[in-house]
Amino acid sequence: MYSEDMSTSDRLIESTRELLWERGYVGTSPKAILERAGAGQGSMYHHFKGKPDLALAAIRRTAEEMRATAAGVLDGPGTPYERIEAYLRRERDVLRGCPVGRLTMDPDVIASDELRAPVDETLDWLRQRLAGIVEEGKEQGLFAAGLDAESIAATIVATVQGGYVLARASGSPAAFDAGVRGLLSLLAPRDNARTT
Amino acid sequence: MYSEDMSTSDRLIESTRELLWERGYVGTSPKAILERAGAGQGSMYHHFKGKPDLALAAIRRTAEEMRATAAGVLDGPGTPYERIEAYLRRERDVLRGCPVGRLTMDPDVIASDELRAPVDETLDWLRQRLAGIVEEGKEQGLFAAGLDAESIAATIVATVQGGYVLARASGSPAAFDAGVRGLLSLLAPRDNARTT
DNA sequence: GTCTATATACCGATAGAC
DNA sequence: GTCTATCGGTATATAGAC
Repeated sequence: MYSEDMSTSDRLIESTRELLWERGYVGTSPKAILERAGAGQGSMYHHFKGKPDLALAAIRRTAEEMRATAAGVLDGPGTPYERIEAYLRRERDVLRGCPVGRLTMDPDVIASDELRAPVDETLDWLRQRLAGIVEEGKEQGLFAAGLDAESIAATIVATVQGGYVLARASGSPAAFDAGVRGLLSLLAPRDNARTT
Repeated sequence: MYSEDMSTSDRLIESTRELLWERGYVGTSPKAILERAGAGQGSMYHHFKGKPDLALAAIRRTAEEMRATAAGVLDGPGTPYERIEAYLRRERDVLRGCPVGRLTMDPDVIASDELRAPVDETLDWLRQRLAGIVEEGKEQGLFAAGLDAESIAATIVATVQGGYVLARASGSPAAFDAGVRGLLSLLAPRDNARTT
């Protein structure tokens, strides 16, 4: 199921990541994790203190991965608008939703400061990174000077997270794409943009 | 716990609605429902075929309520922009999230066409209603003629749904408010608006 | 490190008394 | 209509052999 050279601990973390994405924390049982990882009870409780501890390791790894993926696009070439567009339009498995954002709907995750922390930090980092890019765009005259960069950044991230909700509700990625299109049309650079 | 003149069936539905909002479908057990409703096992299985059947009744009622609430604001007075603003800024218990949207993160709800239907229909109705208002705004010259009403509507709903995600991640409504502010600043009527 | 066996509680549902 | 009793199965964790 996983590559041969993967440690039992890694296999446990990977199968937990998958299940957290598919079914959330509440919907994921140790038994299901063990079956997917091809491990026994003993292994899990040897490497981890219990379900919350293993989930924390899985969430941290997923958060780190999401950050790296987003950074890859946001740090890329192009104007601020183009980088935001690249982020919004990057290939996604829309119907699976966001592996980080979906955790906010999990009561046990929200109830635990430790489990919630990586989720919060990741989305917060993303907002700040986007705010910086919007700020750049304002300086270049691409975006109206009156816009508040942090608010726009929140709108961008919210549109993505909410787009997943709409897509999953309808069973089709179309609504996600529509939300992104709408946002991009609102963000489209002013005609008075300075040509950098 | 509930008003005296509420039938057992209604008490079951109401406690299920609360629990679905707080903990989702997967995280809600018949036992918890019965305790909150002050009823026994027998009552639940007398009035409903089982957990999915009771959940369906609860979801339908919640969806209907959400629709009525949204309609109350969207059908209100004011320009298209003002009605959209009223919808976005209406009082919400932000940290509780959307009782309809949160269900899209529930694997068992998404796996069941019957349970998903009310969720889909409600969010779809909301998008169409908002698209109509945006269209009105375009006709009045409030919004740029080049905007696609359906896309903008998707962006509006996504911003709200995603705003809940950001708020719950950070444990504060601030991010929700920021997302709404950002969207409203992008939607703000053009100067060339026809004064109706 | 990994396994199986075991433990206590809860899951979702059914049976049948009242 | 509502109750309690009971069911087979699972959730999460521990014990202890290997």
